[in-house]
Amino acid sequence: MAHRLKEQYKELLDKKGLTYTFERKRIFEEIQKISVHFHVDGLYDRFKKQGERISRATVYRTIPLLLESGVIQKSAGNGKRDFFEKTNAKGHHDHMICVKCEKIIEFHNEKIEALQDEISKHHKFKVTFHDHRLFGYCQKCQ
Amino acid sequence: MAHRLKEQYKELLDKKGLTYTFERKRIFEEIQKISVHFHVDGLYDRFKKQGERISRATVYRTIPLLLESGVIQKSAGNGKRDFFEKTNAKGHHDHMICVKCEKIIEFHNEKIEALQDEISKHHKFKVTFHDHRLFGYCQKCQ
DNA sequence: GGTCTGGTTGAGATCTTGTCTCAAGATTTA
DNA sequence: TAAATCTTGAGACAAGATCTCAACCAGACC
Repeated sequence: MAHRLKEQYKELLDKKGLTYTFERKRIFEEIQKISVHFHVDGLYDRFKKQGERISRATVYRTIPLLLESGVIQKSAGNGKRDFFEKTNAKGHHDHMICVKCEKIIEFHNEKIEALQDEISKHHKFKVTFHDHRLFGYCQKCQ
Repeated sequence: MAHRLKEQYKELLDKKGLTYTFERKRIFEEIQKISVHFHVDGLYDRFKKQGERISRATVYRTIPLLLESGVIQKSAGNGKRDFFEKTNAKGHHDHMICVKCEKIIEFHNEKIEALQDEISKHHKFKVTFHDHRLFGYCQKCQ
């Protein structure tokens, strides 16, 4: 699975005339180790903690490539920061975000997805991705 | 309608031991004049253009109060900036956003809202607001 | 009225997130 | 090997939003 994604990633680089450099390889690998969503500076921090000096700029620069090749996808944001996750993580899902403790609960509902399709079709709108977040209070924080 | 909202707003201020000051009044009023969604600096600019000197900080500071009292609600963001709109504008609705021309199409679907309620109830999550955006290409830009 | 207490404001500093610049190093091509 | 092109790191920069702090104002109390 991760292997197929790596191929897609390499292909995209190739198509764009870019090299599969050490840094681009390390960033791909490190993301495979993350099981939940992450933000770019968090990813950068992982390298820093391990004593690897891959610059913040490089990490930021690599994200669009990973997105475009389908290795990662946008995930729940907290409103400020962009979050990402591996596409092979667990399929598409949406999020409930506790505004107090910042806990994130994932959900997925086929009926909603189907209704979205219906609506967009009706407006002749071609959806490429969507963002569906419910903000509020989790059970503990109410 | 706007009147009831003003009462809610005043009540919240009161409950928090805050004063219904000139600035907080003006910000409320100015928002009533805006028929579409807006962002905070845009609101601030309206005052500046009219020669009223209400500071940016005050406008930013007032937004959470308006949100909490239900006078405004979050609206479609473009990813960076937060957008807001009056709650009495035209009822709740969600957005399809064209990533090319930035056109925004509003939609509303009771079934989706109902499913959301069902899901959040199931997770014992208390939703205060939600953000549902479909990104893609509008008819013209496909 | 005068004073005290504490909320409010404006201006600008600061923080955060993300992007850009540019010089230096690496790689590919001729 | 030289020229051209990529890539990187470090830090500058930009945009959006928040925070600080001195000055101001309003109500409570004497």
